Amino acid sequence: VSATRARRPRARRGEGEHLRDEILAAAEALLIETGDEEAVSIRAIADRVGVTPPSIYLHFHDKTELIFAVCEAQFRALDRMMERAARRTPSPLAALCARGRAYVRFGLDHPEQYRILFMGKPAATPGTFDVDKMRSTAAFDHLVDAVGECMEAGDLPRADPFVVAVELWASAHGITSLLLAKPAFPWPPVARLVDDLLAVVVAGQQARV
Amino acid sequence: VSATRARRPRARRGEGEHLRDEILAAAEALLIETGDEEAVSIRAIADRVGVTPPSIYLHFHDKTELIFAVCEAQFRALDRMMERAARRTPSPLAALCARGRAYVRFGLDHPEQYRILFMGKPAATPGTFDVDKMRSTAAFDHLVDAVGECMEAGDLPRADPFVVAVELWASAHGITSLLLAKPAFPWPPVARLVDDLLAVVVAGQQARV
DNA sequence: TGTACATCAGTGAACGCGCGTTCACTGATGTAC
DNA sequence: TGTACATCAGTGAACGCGCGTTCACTGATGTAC
Repeated sequence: VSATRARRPRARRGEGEHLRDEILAAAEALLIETGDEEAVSIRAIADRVGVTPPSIYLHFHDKTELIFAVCEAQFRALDRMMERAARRTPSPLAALCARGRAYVRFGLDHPEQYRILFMGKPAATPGTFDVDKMRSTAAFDHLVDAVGECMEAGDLPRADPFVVAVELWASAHGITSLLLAKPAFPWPPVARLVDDLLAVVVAGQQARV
Repeated sequence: VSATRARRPRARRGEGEHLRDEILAAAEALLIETGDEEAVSIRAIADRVGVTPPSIYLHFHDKTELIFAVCEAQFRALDRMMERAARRTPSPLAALCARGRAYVRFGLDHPEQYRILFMGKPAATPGTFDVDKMRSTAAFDHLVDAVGECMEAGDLPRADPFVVAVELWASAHGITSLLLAKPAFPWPPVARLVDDLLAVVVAGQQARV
């Protein structure tokens, strides 16, 4: 895969933190280009940056911490895409569907990032990262809020917005992750399928009480 | 993990094929006990069986082929569980829901098996295994049939059963795989959640035309 | 203005590990004569 | 009934690989005096 990269010039005094960002960028680039989480090794990242492996440890305690930093960035990217999609929609319900489509699109456009965010092992997380960060990086909380707005606007029947949000998430995640996991399956046309599934779930919620 | 196992006595002449089954059983046992696909290595399997690593290659061309054999067995197990659940149900619609619940239960009861079947990488498959075997091992085809029966019984509006089956699969897979991938998330009570989601999707389908 | 020195941003070499796989082999076992 | 022999079911040792991580170090750079 990798011929050794050009040696990176040493940072000036006080600018050591620059390397941290370069490491994160290299890790993400490797993930995207190789499409393979396994290819993102300490050595490959270091080589990509133009630096030796031990220098990674000047900025990250171990590999887990590094990968988590990458995930954080991806969670933020996902949230941004969903929020952007939700803007300039005519109604709360339209915003909700726009979020759902944006979520699926994020997964299909960034398959490896999606895999590490949502399809990997529970992850030997540093501390209680998982819940806290995932909720506080907000994509899910924004979804809960969006569901709540639909209920207030009368677009959805009143219920626990948290539970409804989980069900929407499960549906969007289900179709996204199956498409990624089984690309050889004879899927019906994807765009139609996704819209249809989201519509079905929304209709099912509306039919509820 | 593993202290070396007792040496397995050599099979009698003509009974060499016995080892093949023992290898598959050991691989599955390792998967279940360790709960970690990575722990299922050629060496670990051989040790478990009580045999040296090269003897694996008397029965499998390479590791991929072995893992696929394990997957096949799991697909059959999943199909069996769903079909059993579908029997003795009062209506086609009840059978459909029973299948859905059985699917989710299979995933939650056999997390590592579920992971290798539905959450892994598309897999460097030997040949076109993926589509052919997955469909022919029948779990999905049975689902399509079940959807068709619901339509004929008038429990679901007429539509393309294949597409509806895909949507049901996506929903069931969505909740199953999220539960496995994010065990630390503050899920609402699982049994209720699953039933509710399946009911929502069915209601959404019924609300369709 | 010049120089000793602490600090910062890394390097080079090595550690031990487990992995999939190959190769030449061995020794028990059933069969043919 | 006895024995040579082919075959079958494995073994033992090694291959090369890439991995995360540690350790003692170096050399440029800014600062204090």
